[in-house]
Order: sequence, then C-alpha cells, then structure tokens
Amino acid sequence: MSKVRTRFAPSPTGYLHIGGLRTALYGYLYAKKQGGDFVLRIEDTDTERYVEGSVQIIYDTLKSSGVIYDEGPDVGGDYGPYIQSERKALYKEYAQKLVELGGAYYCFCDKERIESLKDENGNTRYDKHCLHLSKEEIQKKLDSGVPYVIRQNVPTEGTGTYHDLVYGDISVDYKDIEDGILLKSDGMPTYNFANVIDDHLMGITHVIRGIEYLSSTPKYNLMYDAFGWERPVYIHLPPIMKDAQHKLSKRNGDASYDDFIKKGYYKDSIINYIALLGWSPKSNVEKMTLDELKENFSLDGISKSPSIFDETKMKWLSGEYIKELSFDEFKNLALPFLKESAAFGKFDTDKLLNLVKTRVQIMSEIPEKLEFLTDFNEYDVNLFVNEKQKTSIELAKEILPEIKEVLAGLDEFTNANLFETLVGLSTKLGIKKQALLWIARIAITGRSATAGGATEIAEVLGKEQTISRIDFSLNLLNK
RNA sequence: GGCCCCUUGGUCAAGCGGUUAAGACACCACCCUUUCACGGUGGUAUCAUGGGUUCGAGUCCCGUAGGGGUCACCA
Repeated sequence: MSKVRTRFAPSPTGYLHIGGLRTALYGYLYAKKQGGDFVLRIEDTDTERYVEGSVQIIYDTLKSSGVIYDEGPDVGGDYGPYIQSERKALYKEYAQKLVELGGAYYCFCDKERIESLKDENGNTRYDKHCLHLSKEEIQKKLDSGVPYVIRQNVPTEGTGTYHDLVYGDISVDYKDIEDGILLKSDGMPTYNFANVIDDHLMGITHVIRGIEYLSSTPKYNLMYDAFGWERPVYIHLPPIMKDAQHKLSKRNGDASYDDFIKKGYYKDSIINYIALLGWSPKSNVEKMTLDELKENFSLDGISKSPSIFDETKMKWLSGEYIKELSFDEFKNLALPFLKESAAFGKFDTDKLLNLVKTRVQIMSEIPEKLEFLTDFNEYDVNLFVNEKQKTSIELAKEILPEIKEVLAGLDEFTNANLFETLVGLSTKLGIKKQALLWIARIAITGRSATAGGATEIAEVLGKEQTISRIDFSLNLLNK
C-alpha cells in the first residue's frame, strides 16, 4: 500500500477558524499515526474573497499549534506549487483533457441566459445547452474570443455511490447534480475542479474535510473515474457548533485559536480540546498532549453528529495543564498577564505568582485574582460572621486588637512564622484557629474569598500594610 | 422546496441485539482544608417520537418531528 498522504486545503479568506484547525489537526494526526505526510495547500482561486495576510495567519496558527505540515508553500516539497493560483496553467490543461474524455464541455452561455433558467425556488439549473455544440461551432467561438467556461458533463441518470469512512455509504442521483463550472471565464478553476486535480497530482490518499462536501463528492468521483484515476478515501467531518443551530464561525465574532492564546489558555489545551470535539479516544483518558493524540488517534472514533463548543471544558483542560507546570514554566507564561495586574511591581513577583498558580485555569484570570491586594476599601462587616467557624462581629472586635498586637511585635513576616504566631494566639485566647484566621483574613482583605489564606496574604502585604489594614478594619467595626 | 446527512444527560460522549446505559466537563452534597482553589468520596441528570422486526431494541427497518448541509463563474 502506498504511503498515506493527507492535506489541509484552506482558502485565504481572512482567518483560520476552530473548525478549520480541527480539520487540519485530524489530517495531521492521521498522517502521522500512519507514518505518512501531511501537506498544506492554499486554495486561492477566488480572487474576490482573498484577504491580505491570511496566508500568513494560516502558517502561523498551524506552526504555533504544532500541526506541522511536511509540504506546503513556505516549506516546499516535491508536489508543488502548493498555491492554486500558481497552478493555473495546469488546470486548463486538465480541463481540456477532460473535455476530450467527454467528462466536460465548453459553455458560451451568457449570464442572461443562465438567469432565464431559474426555477420556482430561484435555483438555476444549467440545461446542457452547449453540450451539443459541434466541434466547428466551438472552434469558431473560441477563435473569435467569445468568453467561455468549462462545465462538467454529469450523466442525466444513474446514481453516484461512494463509501465515506465516517458516514458510510452515500448515494446521490446524478439527475440531482448540476453541470457545474470547472473552469471559470477568468481561467481560474473552481474548487470543484481544482480539489480533484490537486488531490490526485499531489498523491493525496485520504481526503479529510468538512461535511459540506459530503453530497458533492459523487461529482468529484465522476472526474476521478473519467480520468481513470484512483479515488481517494473520504473522511467527512461533522461541524463544530456554537449552539444547536449555528456553526462556530469567526464571522459571528466567535473566538479563534489566536483569541484563546490571547486569553491565556495553555496552548496544548486548545488542541487537546478541539481534538475531542467530534472524536473520542478509546480509553477514558481525555487529557492528551499532541504526541499522545498522535498515538491514540484513529478514524473510527470520529462521530457523525455535530458538537457544540464548550469553552468551560477547555478551560478545565487548560487548568489541568497549568497545574502540572513547574514554577519557572508557570512564571514564564504568566508574567505577561501578571503585568496587567495592578499588584505587579508593588509586591514580590514570585510571591504573587505563588498565590495564583494553583488557582487559575487561564492566565488572563490572574489580575482579577490579585485585585484584593490593591483594592481595599470599605466593606460589609457582616463578612466577619461565619456560622461554620462560629465567628461574629463582636468576636472580631474583641480579638483584632490582640492580632494586631502580636503581629506588630513580629520581626519576621513570613507565612510560617505568621501562622505559628497566630495559631499560638488562638490557643492562648481559647478559640479555634480557623475562627481566628478567618477574622484575620477578612480584616486584611475585606473579601469572602481570596487567593491565599490569612498568613500567606499577610506575608505578601508586608508588616506595614497588614497592620494598617487591621486598623482600617477596626475603625470600620467600631463605626 | 429537491437531494444528502444527523438526533444518548445542560455540554462532550461510550455503546455497535441481552449493560444496574461507561467516562469527562458543569452542577449539588459531604470530607480534607487557613477562606477560595486543589484533592477525595458520593449524587442529580440522557437514549426526539410513533410504528414494526425480534424471545429481547439506544442499537436493525419504516414513518414523523426537529436540526444541519447542499442546490454560485464560493470554497
């Protein structure tokens, strides 16, 4: 059996959306799993939809996410060029060949005539008008420069059947397929033609693409057959949805890979998550790095039904990866986000990082988690009331001065030291340490939930600020 | 509208004629705990619907409903 070759063939229309990235990922994973090659081809035959810079975005996204192509416009390969606009001459040649083979024909009909073919639903259906032109007529029109397209000659009867690895046997009656345009009047091929020519010429063995091509595949097969080429294996993928009705699309402002990176998702979690959308591993382990995905990926795990993108689960995955990071790795990734925090520069950086490391799932959560360090204002003193710890406002009033006193006498303001001291105090006062630490934490933060416990926070704040915050809270309590 | 495809908890999903219908996220409870988070334990919750076939159906067949795709000189 020949070497597996898969491809990702996006059109440069502005962005690489999550669905596209997943298609690329599956193609990559399958090729790598089989020891084959993954190629990138740019489908820029629609000059009107071309968006400047989008080719670069495609390169960057694939490289950044680790979906590495063996061949492509910027890395070369033996089957180039890998940009369709640079293959224009090739398509014309094959289109003419297909005409000779009877699989296509010249069409000189103008827009008005096509327009007049509209049916009650507003759909036009070409009537094979030009199929019956004689060789002489065609040559005459060609010579006099009449604009033309080349259309596929689809049989009027019969059924096209093929086997899709995900969806099973698919059959479409030829009478339901129009004689679509293969070569446009500007000489550019349409997708319908170019994908067939290129997939064959580039030796693609497995075509992995979105489900939107499921029912048009029989007409591609017609061409493979007409040329006498071997059909590829087809793997159509279900869509990724934003909700039950709508596909995920950047056009609607849905987040892209890049947006997630900007939000501080751990990189691997994005790939990991989208791999899981529409594919499920054999084992129950869901958290997988790209290398692990490569090992475990198999086409039979791909599902037929659409999946809704759930950012919450991706966040969870990101958090799982972050938890495993060493302090230095975390610091490296977290620093750009920490710098956005008002606390940055005012406190010891490493201490801030430690406060936050086990508490964030995505890096952009860092500033809000540290807000309490710089934002300390009047708060509701009922926070001192905690039923479970049996604390009350009265108790706070009573012991806060004691807490202040022992802390004021402390030289070493370290977590361990503070903890030992305050626990000692609680024993002396005959109250539970949890109660005392609750009161202490509320007094220095004014919040019910904080990243870090009382002594941990006190260490970060330092002696001076800790004492002054206690004073502030005491005033508040006695108001 | 024609044609093609899809339908298991809130979400991702396993299942491929016989299961107490896995697992994960989320949610809830409890435990752990210096609050929160982490971690641990447990829990709530799913086969769209109507007919068949079969001793037996989430699994096979047909219909219905709902949803998606496609019907471009777009991919």
